[in-house]
Amino acid sequence: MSLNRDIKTEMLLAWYDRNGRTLPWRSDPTPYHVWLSEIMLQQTRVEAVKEYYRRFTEALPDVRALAQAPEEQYMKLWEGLGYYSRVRNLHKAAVQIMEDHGGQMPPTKKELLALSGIGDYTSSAIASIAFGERTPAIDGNLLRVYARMMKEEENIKTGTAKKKAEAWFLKFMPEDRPGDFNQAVMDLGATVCLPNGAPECGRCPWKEFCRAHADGTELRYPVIPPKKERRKEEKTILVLIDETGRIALRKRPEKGLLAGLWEYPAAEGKKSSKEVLSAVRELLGGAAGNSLPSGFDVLDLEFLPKAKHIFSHIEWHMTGFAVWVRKPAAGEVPLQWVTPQELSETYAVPTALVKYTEWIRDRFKITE
DNA sequence: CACTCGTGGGG
DNA sequence: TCCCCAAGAGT
Repeated sequence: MSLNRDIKTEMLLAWYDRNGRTLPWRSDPTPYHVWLSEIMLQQTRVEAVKEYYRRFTEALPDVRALAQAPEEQYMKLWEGLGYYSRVRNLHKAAVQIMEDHGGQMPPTKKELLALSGIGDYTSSAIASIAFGERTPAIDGNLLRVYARMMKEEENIKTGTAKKKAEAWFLKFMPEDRPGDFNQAVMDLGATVCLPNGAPECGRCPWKEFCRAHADGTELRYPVIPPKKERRKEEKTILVLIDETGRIALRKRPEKGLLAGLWEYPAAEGKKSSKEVLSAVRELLGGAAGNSLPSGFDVLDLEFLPKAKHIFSHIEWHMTGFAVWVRKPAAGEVPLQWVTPQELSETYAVPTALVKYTEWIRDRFKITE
């Protein structure tokens, strides 16, 4: 027992040994497992991650399998988890590890930082948890705990505030259990030092050292800047169905919102049923006149339910139509015509469109 | 540094 | 219903 340790370190680790959470990725913390879980957990709740983690590790159990996996597979495994660039970078980094590190995760923060999708937080998390490097993993939990402990008045999202938190935690971080220390503070933040006016200070191993708790000002920290407004976008979703019962999908651009995911073709703005015909014409690259592309015909039209989806910074307000068509012509916009079964098994479609995906599933009675 | 990039759960 | 956000990274 290092008598040199700060009392806070001892009390925190003792608390963690009794109260730390049992989590799937903690039972076998290989570098790959730690890496994958840290990426999934970025801006994402533990409960949401669990099932994704189980499926992902089952399908792609190691770095090599991930590096060799086709885009279609890893995107489908990530479907619904959000922030999809995470899985693209995860795959890119797996290839980097195969090529530059002989298939082994590099063991230092410095080397980890060079991999796609691994930033300041994640490099420290992997280095400390999987390799025992003494480096604080500064996430929202550590920042909140730090801000309350020290009554940090600065905007917690600034680089200087993060540097201060890092330096502060480093003083208490033990040589022998750096990974446990990081996870202990994370658990403390996630289960005791809660955001949104609900800290349970009575259960906190650090309450007697906390400056905010000393004068009852826990709720003033951390200091968070005001957030900006979301912009609203009107869209009309078109579920095109051909005479064989296939659905039209198009791939979203490789950059930007929902990059590379599949979606139902859509038109900007709120279209009336009358306007849908020209919208379909435009989507399929028909002439600017009244007629549809040659050989192309709209057989029937049906209203679909309205839907709203809220992203962090955008709101989609959607209306929709099912459009039965005959002999779809190849248009300027490349469309992929897929069966409902293929849609559900192979193509990654964002949750934002779930109302229309469910309509298709119900209409064609797809199970699972 | 400011902005982009998803989703689901809780108050 | 609305607003809070949860183990951030890239540009």
